[in-house]
Amino acid sequence: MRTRSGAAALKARAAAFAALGDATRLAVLARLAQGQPQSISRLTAGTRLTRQAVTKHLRVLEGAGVVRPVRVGRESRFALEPRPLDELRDYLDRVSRQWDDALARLKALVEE
Amino acid sequence: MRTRSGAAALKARAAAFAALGDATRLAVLARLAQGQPQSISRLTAGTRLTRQAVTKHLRVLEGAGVVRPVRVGRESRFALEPRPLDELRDYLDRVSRQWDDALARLKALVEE
DNA sequence: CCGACATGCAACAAATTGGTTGCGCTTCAC
DNA sequence: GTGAAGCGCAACCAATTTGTTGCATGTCGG
Repeated sequence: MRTRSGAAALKARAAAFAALGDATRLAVLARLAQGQPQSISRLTAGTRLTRQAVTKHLRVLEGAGVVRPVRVGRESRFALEPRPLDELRDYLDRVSRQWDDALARLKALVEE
Repeated sequence: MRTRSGAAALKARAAAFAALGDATRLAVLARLAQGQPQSISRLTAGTRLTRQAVTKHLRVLEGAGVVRPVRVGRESRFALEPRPLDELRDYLDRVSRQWDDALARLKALVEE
């Protein structure tokens, strides 16, 4: 199987997209993309939310595999995991490309 | 402004991702990527949902600008709108690239 | 004009989401 | 070893999402 385009893969992708479908989580992601893993408290500073709220968001991101926790003493730092993002990017690319190809075929039909 | 990286842009992007964050909507999108705009009834056939449910999903996709309705007689056909998808793809690409660059800088620091 | 098909609109129910507060456990620094 | 910092867990709440059903409206074919 190339990437297993079954219903399971669909649900996984949907979950990944859903994880990105929240402004707070996108903001967290942007901070983590800076390179250094950051603790929950650190990530909470700068938002108007509670630490618990941020924690929940991080769990969602972790569930989608977009982020990975590393325990360091009493704090758990989260690091970005770019693989799933790349997969989503490729998926969007495939959809876009499929659309373009379909249009091109239609055009060819009309012009022939 | 390049792409206006403000809080408004963040919310818009989050909304777009959220629109893709559902298996049913991804399935609909896949069918629309085939090229031909399709009516609601047509899109409903093949799912186990009601026409109303599918309609709601289409409204969500339309709200994100990912899909556009065209009225044809008594039916309204929906066509894929690839622009927002491309925007999301580019965004994911930027995040991934930022991450890679950050890691490269860290590596350079260590090796120097 | 009539019947069937395709939608739209509204009300409702159940599940999920995003957020809070309170409390208890570990870990660090002094 | 004590106090503060950092987390995790659980209960609870309001809002949103996802889906349903019922009914009204517009449109096509004969």
